[in-house]
Order: sequence, then structure tokens, then C-alpha cells
Amino acid sequence: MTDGLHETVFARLRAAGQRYTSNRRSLVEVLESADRPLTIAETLERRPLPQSSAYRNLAILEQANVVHRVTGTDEFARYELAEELTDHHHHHLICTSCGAVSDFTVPSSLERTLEATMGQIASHTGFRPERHRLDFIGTCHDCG
Amino acid sequence: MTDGLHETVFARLRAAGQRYTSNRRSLVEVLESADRPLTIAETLERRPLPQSSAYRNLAILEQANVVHRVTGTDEFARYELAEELTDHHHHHLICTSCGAVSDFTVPSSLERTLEATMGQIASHTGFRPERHRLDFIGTCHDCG
DNA sequence: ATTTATGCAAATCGTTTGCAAACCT
DNA sequence: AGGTTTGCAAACGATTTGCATAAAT
Repeated sequence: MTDGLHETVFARLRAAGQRYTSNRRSLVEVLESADRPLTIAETLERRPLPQSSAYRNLAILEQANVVHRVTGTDEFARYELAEELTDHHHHHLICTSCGAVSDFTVPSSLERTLEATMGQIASHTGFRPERHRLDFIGTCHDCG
Repeated sequence: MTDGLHETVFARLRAAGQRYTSNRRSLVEVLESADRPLTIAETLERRPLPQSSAYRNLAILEQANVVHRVTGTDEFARYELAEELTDHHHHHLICTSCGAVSDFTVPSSLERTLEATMGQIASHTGFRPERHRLDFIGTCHDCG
């Protein structure tokens, strides 16, 4: 199933007209091994790479829907593997003190309600929703 | 009730050891008149002010819990009045194409479920949640 | 061969900060 | 007077980009 991930990534990149290079594979592997979204600096600590390559390739991986950019409350962009690649729909706990972002899940009943609500939006507004973002914002264990 | 807003702002600033200056009042008035979070550039269009004053005062207003910083998917910070000052709890529709952020509300039953879920988080994790952020991300009317 | 990715260094741009003058109490 | 805010200009820092080289097909 680890290979399955890379096959899927390869397919998505190809669909976007992009190659699956070693730098991109590195980034995917680093994100795969993390249990939360990583800042670019964090990915570079785990697998050194020129900064510009990390930025450029993460942007490409995002366009190909392989990774997903997560915005917290601080100034750092964070990335995680797209949920379809991990089969792990989740949400984020965001610490207002240190900016840390961690994953967690909510009851599936709540997820269903969210999806249903999302479906109603298109009819009530001109907006076409694609996904939802639910975060809980507060103080993390370390900062509390 | 418009005066009530400014009294509340004054009280919150005072509690934070800050004054309610004319620049700060300008910013509060601009945000009050908007029906969605505004970027700093947008506040300056509506009420010209040196950029640095806008940045500094919005930061102070945020510390005093008068305004709230909203993070979308683009690189611009957005600000809105704190919900307790407007009695208008809401969520955001975020356009992935142009970055626009608009307000909307969800059924109160969903809100109650969200609050209940939030209450359970503290016991399951070391995280102490203070508020939630629920956004629907997709394509806005203009970009669709 | 031709196209695409890489890596370095320089540029970009939203945001932050230093400092002297203006303001408030 | 004593401390705070202001406004300008300069600095900052995460991110982006230009360009020559290396890699992939």
C-alpha cells in the first residue's frame, strides 16, 4: 500500500503533465511519515533540499492534488498529503500560542451533517463548495 | 447601539491597557460597515491611513479581542470585528480562485453539535479549544 | 535533441520595526 | 512633563523567480 501511494501520486502528476522526480518523491515520503501538516522548514529538516525546490515542488504537488496546503494562524504555510491519498479525513487543532497544528477526527455523524449543510449552500448562494475546513482553535498541551 | 459598539471597544482596549485613538476608531468603523472580512488594503481604500498604522493598530485591536484575524487561502490577512461585538456568529465561504472571503451562517443545530464536539476535545486530548473555525472552500459566484 | 527540473542567488512583497515628531492626559 | 501613538522610511522574512546547469525522455 505504500507503493500504491506512489502509484497514485505518479498518476496524478502525470494527469497534470508533471513528472515524479526524486525531489517530489522525497517530499511525498516526508509528508507520508508525518502525523500532522508540516511547515516547509520542517520538511527540510527531515530531508534536506534546496528551499526553492521545496517551494516549487510543493506548489506543483498541490496543483496535482497530491498535497494540500494548510493555513494556520501563524505566517508559515503547512502541507499534508491530500486526504484521498491517506484515506484519513481529519481536522486540525490549531494552537494560538505556538502555531502548532495537529490532526484529529470528529464523529462521523458530525461529518455527515457538515456534508449535508455544504450541499445546501450551492442552492442558497452562488457559491459552489468543494470541501470543508473545520478547525478547533485554542491552546495546545505544551502551551497550556 | 452603534455607540454601544464603541463603548465595548473602549472597554476592551482599556482592559488591555490601550487607548481608543482616532485611527483605531476608523478601523473599527470600517470593519463595522463591512459584511465580510477585509484585507488591510481594503480597509485603507475605504479610510486612508498610513499602512504601518493600520498594521499596528489592527494588531493591538486583535490583542484586545476587538477584531479577529481571518486566514484564507491566499497571502492576505483579513480582519473582522470580533463576533461578540456584532452578535453575529458566522462562517466563511472561501474562493480558491480569487481568494475572496464572504460570510454565511449554518443551522443552529449544527452549531450546537460543533460546540458539543469541541467540549469533548479537552478530555480526549491535551488541547484546550476556545473556538471553532468552519469554512466552506470552493468557487465563488464571480469565478464560477 | 528537446523539454523539464534543479540549485544558487537575487528579487518580491506583505508585514514589521526604528526613530523623531505629534498627541493625549 | 511622561508616556503613547503616529508617520515616514528602512528592514525583515517567507516565498518567488531568473538563469545557467543537470537530468529525464
